[in-house]
Amino acid sequence: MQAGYDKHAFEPFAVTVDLAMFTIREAALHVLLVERGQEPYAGRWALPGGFLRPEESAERAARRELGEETGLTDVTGLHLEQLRTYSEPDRDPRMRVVSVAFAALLPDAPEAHGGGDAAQALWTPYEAARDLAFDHDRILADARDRIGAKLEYTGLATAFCPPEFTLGELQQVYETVWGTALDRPNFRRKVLATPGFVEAVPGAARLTGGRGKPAALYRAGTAAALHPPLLRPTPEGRPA
Amino acid sequence: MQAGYDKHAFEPFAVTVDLAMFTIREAALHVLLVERGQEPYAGRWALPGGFLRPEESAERAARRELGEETGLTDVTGLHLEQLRTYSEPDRDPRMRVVSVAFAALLPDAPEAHGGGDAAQALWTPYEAARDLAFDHDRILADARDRIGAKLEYTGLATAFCPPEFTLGELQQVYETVWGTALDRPNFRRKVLATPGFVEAVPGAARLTGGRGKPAALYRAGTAAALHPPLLRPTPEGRPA
DNA sequence: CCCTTTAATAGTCAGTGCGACTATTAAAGG
DNA sequence: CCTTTAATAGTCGCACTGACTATTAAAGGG
Repeated sequence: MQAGYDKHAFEPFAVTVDLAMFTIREAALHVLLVERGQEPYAGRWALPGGFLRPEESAERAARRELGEETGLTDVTGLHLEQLRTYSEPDRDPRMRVVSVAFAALLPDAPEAHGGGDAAQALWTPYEAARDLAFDHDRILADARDRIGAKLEYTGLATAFCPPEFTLGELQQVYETVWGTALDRPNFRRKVLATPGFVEAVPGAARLTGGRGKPAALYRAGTAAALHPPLLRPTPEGRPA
Repeated sequence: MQAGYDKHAFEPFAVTVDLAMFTIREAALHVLLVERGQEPYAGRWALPGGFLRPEESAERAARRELGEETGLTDVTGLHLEQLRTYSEPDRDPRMRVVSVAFAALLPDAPEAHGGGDAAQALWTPYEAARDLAFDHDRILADARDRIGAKLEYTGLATAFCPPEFTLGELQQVYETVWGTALDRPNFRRKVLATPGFVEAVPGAARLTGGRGKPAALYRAGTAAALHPPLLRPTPEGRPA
């Protein structure tokens, strides 16, 4: 609370933001990692992030970092959400650092570049992102869990897609994040029956990527929440 | 990130925790508020909270505050979850304060007392908790939204109930938080059909609170998530 | 050009979860 | 003993979903 801090001494803390930036490449979930140049954890990979500046909120700092690390000039449309805050006293060996973690979703993966102060930045398959610096393994796992869960009851999956996309691409997002195959006709029926999830691009625009029948294009809808939700198939052993 | 803070200057921040503590009293959702004694916002009501101490995490600080404000000697079993972090630069007129907000759920409401440094603490009906100090209106609204949403897909409702409870009491929790009436037989069918939500107390124990047929007692189950979820009736205009 | 391959789209069918009800049981209270 | 109150049991039909099969529209190779 604020009530009472007139009476107590309080410790100053360093406050940072850490970003788990996801994209889908070649049907695999990728995360942007940076290689640390200094101790501690020099040479280890870590999530990108940085200090909060005196006059910016954590959200603003996160979006600033998002632009710096991806090299994109316009990051206003990208999905960015606060995850939670990590404040264990020993999470940084040198000093007391409280970190506000964010998850960001990118449609396509602009090739990484060592923007900012990182030695290098690299899009890494999620499975290969292990043994990160600090508590970033934990943050990354939490971020992935959150994204996977939000696919069920929000239209978040469209944040992985370009402005216009096919239902096959959207399904690919679900299959990649959840790690399960989905029945195509059923997925299509469900998505189209959920109001506000996607809207058809009126011009009979079609995308030609490969061989088969060209697919219709859709845009992200306006609904924030999906009703009914698109539940993933039996997350546990039960028949559900 | 941590990568790079060797290169940049960084500002120290004050870090606090704020708690939205909920309980259900007389079929109404109540929040614990404290009255501020000092400026700013002297005399205004606020969420309880306090500064992070040098060697504690936000979670530990929140649980400590939970005990101090409620006066309970044992708060280990209570549901406490991190909500999100509020870091707008102007949220405190005097200095830069970053606050990690938590939501806590209590079974019954032990009468409030002015524990700690607050002038007084009072269980207040949610609807009457308006015009709070700082950005606490926003934090409180966010907390309520989160709790309402989590009732759908987790067994969180049992955190409002005593160790043994009737299905009527559990239904009361849903009806109070969601503000909608539920069909009793259907609620019963749904709860009992959801594995791990509740388990019957083996002894044919029955609770007699009033007139009608005595109700069987249940305990909270072990399942973290409900499959399938217990969706609230048409949160929007659609027939769902 | 035709025929195969590939992928999108359309349609079918049965099981089930759920909303809306009605009926029964077991207590309290006059 | 009869009424009231609340828990519990059971019924019915619709809507949603999983598992399939069928059709359409392109690319590519012979």
